Amino acid sequence: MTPRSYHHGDLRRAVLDAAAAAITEHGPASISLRDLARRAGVSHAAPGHHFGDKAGVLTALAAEGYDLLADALRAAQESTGQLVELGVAYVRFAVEHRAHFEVMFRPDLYRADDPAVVAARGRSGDLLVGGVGTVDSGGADAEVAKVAAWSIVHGFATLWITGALPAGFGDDPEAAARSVAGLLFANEP
Amino acid sequence: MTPRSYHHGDLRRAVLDAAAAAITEHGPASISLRDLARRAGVSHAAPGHHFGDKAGVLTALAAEGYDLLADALRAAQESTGQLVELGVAYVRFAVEHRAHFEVMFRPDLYRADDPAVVAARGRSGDLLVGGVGTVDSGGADAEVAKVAAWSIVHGFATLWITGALPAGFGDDPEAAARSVAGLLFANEP
DNA sequence: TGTACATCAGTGAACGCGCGTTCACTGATGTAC
DNA sequence: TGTACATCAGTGAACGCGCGTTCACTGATGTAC
Repeated sequence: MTPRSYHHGDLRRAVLDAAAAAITEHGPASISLRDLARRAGVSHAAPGHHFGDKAGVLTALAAEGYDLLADALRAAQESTGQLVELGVAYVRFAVEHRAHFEVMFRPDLYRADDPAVVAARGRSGDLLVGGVGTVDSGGADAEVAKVAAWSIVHGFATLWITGALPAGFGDDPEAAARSVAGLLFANEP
Repeated sequence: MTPRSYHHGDLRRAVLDAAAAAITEHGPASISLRDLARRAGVSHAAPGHHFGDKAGVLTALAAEGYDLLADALRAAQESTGQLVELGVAYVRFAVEHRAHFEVMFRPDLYRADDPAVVAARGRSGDLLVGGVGTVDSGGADAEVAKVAAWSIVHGFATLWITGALPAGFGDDPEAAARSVAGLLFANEP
């Protein structure tokens, strides 16, 4: 990317990166196209050229987030196959891609029925549910077991990200998530 | 409250109610004092008279939320004493007071070190942790057990509120929460 | 290899809007005597 | 019981700001011949 050429090179990518940075700082609801343009070093009307409006940026970010999550879950499944590690991968994704994660679960801020979003969300959902589906939950409803597993890792990730957990809980989210998720999945391989 | 008198009667209460309604509709990040004034049927500068700025409104709402949560947890503890019901009460609070719940866990939007917030958060935290603390977690670290319990109910509440759960999961959040939390607390009285 | 031209990406001025904040004001309430 | 006055709650006009959107434009790129 040669600096200061008239054509940016990859403004779409730059705007998405700027959006992730802005969301990490101020949350997903208060971003503005003009601010993203400023961060990308481009005139204020340029982002609108690629995304149309704010919801367009957040829609692209949500789709990218579900793709990244699906990749992370697949990698965890293929490398260890352990249910706990699938949960740890979920938490790691939330912490490392906090901006994407926050957008994904605020469907009022983007077009949740966008085809790219729907496809990527389906991919990650199948991987999450597929992992839990292989488990014998001791007679409990399989659907309940899936939601319980999702709830505990999602709740832990959310509490960690918002800084709500007790101060003495350490600074390694993956290790902490492994302990916490281990309590629910204790009787699993 | 006599309508259209010069003095409102309880504008502070009216603004907080308006804020809860606005947040339920549009989320906590995009409320404006002028909109709250409009909803309360009062001139646009009036809310500033009581709360100073937007963060003042959200700070009051967060304090009120932690108070309501503490009341709900105490009632559950006193009526049944079962850990699962403490979790169900947490979920019920989140669903019934969705606006308060959303604000409470966005500490970047309000003054989290406000004395009223700190006191109320302490009260509800003690009740939550106290309930879990009475439980024998089968040799697991007690701190981990507490966070696991908090995570599963917090995660379930969040997923329910954002509409992320599978469509076939029913429409009774309390019953669903009872099943889900029961899976973690299965071996408890 | 060179020229002409179409297409595309980004610019910058302009507009109207809702916002927060300030400030002199006015109507209502309560208290002293 | 009545009057005077201080205090408080809410008003409405004014301001400057950042925003999204529009639009005629210009610089860069690619393609036809």
